[in-house]
Amino acid sequence: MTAEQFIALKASEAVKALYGAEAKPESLQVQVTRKEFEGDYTLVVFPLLRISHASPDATGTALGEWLTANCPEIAAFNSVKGFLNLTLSNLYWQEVFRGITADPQYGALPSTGKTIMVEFSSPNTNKPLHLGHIRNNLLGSSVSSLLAAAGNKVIKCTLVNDRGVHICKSMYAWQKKFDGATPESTGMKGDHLVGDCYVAFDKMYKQEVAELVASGMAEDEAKKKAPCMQAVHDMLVKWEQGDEEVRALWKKMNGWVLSGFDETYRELGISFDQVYYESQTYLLGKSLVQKGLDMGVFVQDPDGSVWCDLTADGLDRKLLLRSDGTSVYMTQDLGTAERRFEENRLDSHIYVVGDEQNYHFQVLKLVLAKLGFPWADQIYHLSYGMVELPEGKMKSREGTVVDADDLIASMKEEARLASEESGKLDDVPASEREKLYSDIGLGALKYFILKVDPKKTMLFNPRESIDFNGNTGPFIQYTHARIRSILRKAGAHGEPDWNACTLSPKEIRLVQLLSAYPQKVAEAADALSPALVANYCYDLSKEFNQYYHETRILQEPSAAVRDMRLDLIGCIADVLGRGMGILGINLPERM
RNA sequence: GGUUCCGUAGCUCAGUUGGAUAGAGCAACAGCCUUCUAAGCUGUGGGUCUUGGGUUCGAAUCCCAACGGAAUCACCA
Repeated sequence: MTAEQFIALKASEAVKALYGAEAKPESLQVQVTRKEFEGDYTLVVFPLLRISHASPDATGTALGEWLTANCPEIAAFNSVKGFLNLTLSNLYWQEVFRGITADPQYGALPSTGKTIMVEFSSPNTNKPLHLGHIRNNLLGSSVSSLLAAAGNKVIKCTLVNDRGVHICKSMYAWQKKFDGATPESTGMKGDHLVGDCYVAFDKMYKQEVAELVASGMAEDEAKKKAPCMQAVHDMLVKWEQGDEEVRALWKKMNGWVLSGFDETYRELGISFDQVYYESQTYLLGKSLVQKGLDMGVFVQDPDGSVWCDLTADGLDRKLLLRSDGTSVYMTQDLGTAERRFEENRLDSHIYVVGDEQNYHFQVLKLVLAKLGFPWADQIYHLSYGMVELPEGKMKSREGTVVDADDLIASMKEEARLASEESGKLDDVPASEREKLYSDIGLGALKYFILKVDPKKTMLFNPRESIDFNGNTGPFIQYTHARIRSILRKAGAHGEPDWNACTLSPKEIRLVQLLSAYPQKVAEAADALSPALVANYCYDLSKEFNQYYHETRILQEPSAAVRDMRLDLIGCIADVLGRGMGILGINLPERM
């Protein structure tokens, strides 16, 4: 039982004793007392006035007097303008604290017995990952950890878009312009090489269109008739027919890209339990279209195309099968969803996809519901906002895309510069230092991205965003390193002697924050928002740093008090480790 | 035009079942290292929570409208 629940329960008893009325504990409002008032928790008494038929202050005072008289855990109260501030006894907080330290798994919630699949990343294989993908990957990965911490079995998966016009464009340009270049021959990361091919295609294409327009062709027609575009479409047809040459090139270039992605994923600390390839799943879903037709929930037009009419749901008609019988994106998504739910016995499926696809997922859910799948409403689109630059949206054409690998490298470099300037790592072996630069640089990047509410569009300023001070990942990492340093110096210590020490107000505040951690994880999992965990870790770190500056720990003369403080800060370090672990951020022992 | 989302300090962001005088960081200014890590701490200044109505003891939070911004509404993925 949390302290809030405890107080609500007791307050409910007080209402019954004083006024003879039932007030359900869960209907009572208990919140952490604002810092400018005396007390730990506050009961909002306004809703009780219709029961008490007395003024807010009189009601608060009456309840406060009853609670302090009848509950040994409640030590003091003050009633201010309808807010009853309650102070819990030192003994109560000591017991809360001991409960936390006694639990080696503190913060891991009991199993829900549910299996949840999280799909994220799902890149196209024609160019390297950029900042937008980083937000997707970090969100997907941390939401997975978050759901696991909240007691769910989580399956992380990704759907690699390895097939289609986009990759054919890179393939064509490679054939025409790259003279057999390979990652080995150029020393380039495979995804970057293929990305260059894609850019080269775009250039080639624009030039051809311009030439056709100059020779008098209409622009729309020129875009279709450009020789390189025709060649790409031929290539796609050949791919679908299984043409050996095209398939071999496709396989080779996809291989380059995927090994490049693997490297980026490794840097980011991201992994998947299941990897799907569009080339293997793009035909799924066709049988569902037939099923829908049989059920009468889809309609077939005279030209053979199949549609789902969603106008009754406030949406439009949605195409599910082209007139030539080939499938569209939606068809595939219907099929993969069905397969995943069946094969994995999922209770829920979360898609981490940008908010530009809100409509698509709205439709997906509706169509699945029309097909009669009971799990249709267990599909959740974790829709996140775009990452923008000070100049606005990232545009590959204008070269303003922030490349993932470049960004990671520059974050590490900044971490190295900051560390060298401080000189604190000078006695750390070079091999370990590299790991620290990586932890700190990535800590800054991950925290920067994850501290923001997923659904909001966020801004990334390349100069200002790489900051290691204030509300940042390195600030929390630093706090942890500071605690670990004290613990190292303290060496082994015994159990605190609670008969010989009490908790100071600041220590109580820290225990109170620590005690809120499991609830915070539950809330964050419920909201699918790692940002809540990030901000919690920041609050805890800030609180600790204030405590650190006003309290001696190692020099404390009383052994009992010193042992208690060491336990307390050790507990803070552990909870920070768990919270930041959910965000995929390592906390170093020193920095 | 329809749908969805967003609008909080100069900038970036918290503020989640409606609660007290709306909070942090950055930037600016002023302090604190012979004392457990100064990537830290303390202080000062900075607000019509886009605007206008409504609901109520109480609204940044809920409802309606307007304004501003974003995304989307393909036989693309």
